[in-house]
Amino acid sequence: MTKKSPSPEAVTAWARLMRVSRQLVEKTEDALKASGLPPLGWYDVLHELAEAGEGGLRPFELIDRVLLAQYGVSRLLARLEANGLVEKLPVSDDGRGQTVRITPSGRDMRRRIWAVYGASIADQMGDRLSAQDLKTLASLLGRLRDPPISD
Amino acid sequence: MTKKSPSPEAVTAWARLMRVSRQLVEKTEDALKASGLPPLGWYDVLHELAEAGEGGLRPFELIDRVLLAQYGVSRLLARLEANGLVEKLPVSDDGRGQTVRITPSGRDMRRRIWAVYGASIADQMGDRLSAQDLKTLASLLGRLRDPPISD
DNA sequence: TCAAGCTTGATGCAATTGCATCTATCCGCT
DNA sequence: AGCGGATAGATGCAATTGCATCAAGCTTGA
Repeated sequence: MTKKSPSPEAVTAWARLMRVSRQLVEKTEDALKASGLPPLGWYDVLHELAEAGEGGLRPFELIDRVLLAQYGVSRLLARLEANGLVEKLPVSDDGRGQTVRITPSGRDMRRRIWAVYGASIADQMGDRLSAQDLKTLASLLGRLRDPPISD
Repeated sequence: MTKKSPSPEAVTAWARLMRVSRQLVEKTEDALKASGLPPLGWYDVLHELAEAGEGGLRPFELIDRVLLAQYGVSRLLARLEANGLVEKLPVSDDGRGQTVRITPSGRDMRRRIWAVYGASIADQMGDRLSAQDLKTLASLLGRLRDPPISD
């Protein structure tokens, strides 16, 4: 069983992807810290819960959406709850489960994070690539996703 | 002072970039773990040191190359040294510093990691995009880098 | 019905990361 | 020479993450 070797083009693209994504995240996290706001992971969850509306979400539904391990979700939700940003409700038809819902304070926090996060995205992506290039980039990345997105 | 808002195209591209990069890393880390190999970060350092040759590198030179904080480099090098993959040499003209050099065992480990890492890159990038698309992707990502790379 | 196995979510413990600070050395200046 | 500040690297402590496992509730099939 012989191992595959990547093409030089694949290696270059990979290296850039790794470096760029880490740089973008780091700058954004720095901006959040500088504003006294919580890390990006909090935003992801608050965003999903805000989109989900009053019905909320089950923790296991968050696992794939925010790409965290089960214990990661469990602990992140505990932190959010401790900060009053989400609330956990028992769910009637499954005694094991719970439904997690964003609170008004959580919505507010989401907005405040977005003010910084959105600006960071604009700075780091919007200002550097044209709308057309951004679409091309998104499309190429979509084909790397699992499952791939063709647009 | 009004905060900038990102364009929808920028947000989509950002979201894809975040998700894809995390997915790719996670799959690769899983593959390494499955082979009983150390994490990606070890490869990065071993790779830089291998490229640097016999002269080795100073720890502070690794900071920018592998995008780790100073204490991150310090501790990662300690782990690598504890595993006999690198060696630290005092440097003559600066009593504070040290030179870090990869050992034969380190080179070997690098090769073994690459067997898995390279296959993962081939699987996840090479097999999904054409050489032309990979070049386009690398070029677009290069413009997001700091400092940007125009090719 | 009820045991075996699966799913949901939490948690003890170890490893890693982040932050702040420390030590040691070096450099520039007076 | 010697003081003040900068630089190289390490480290104590707290927070986070990863791994393994647990408890509780559900579901299936004999």
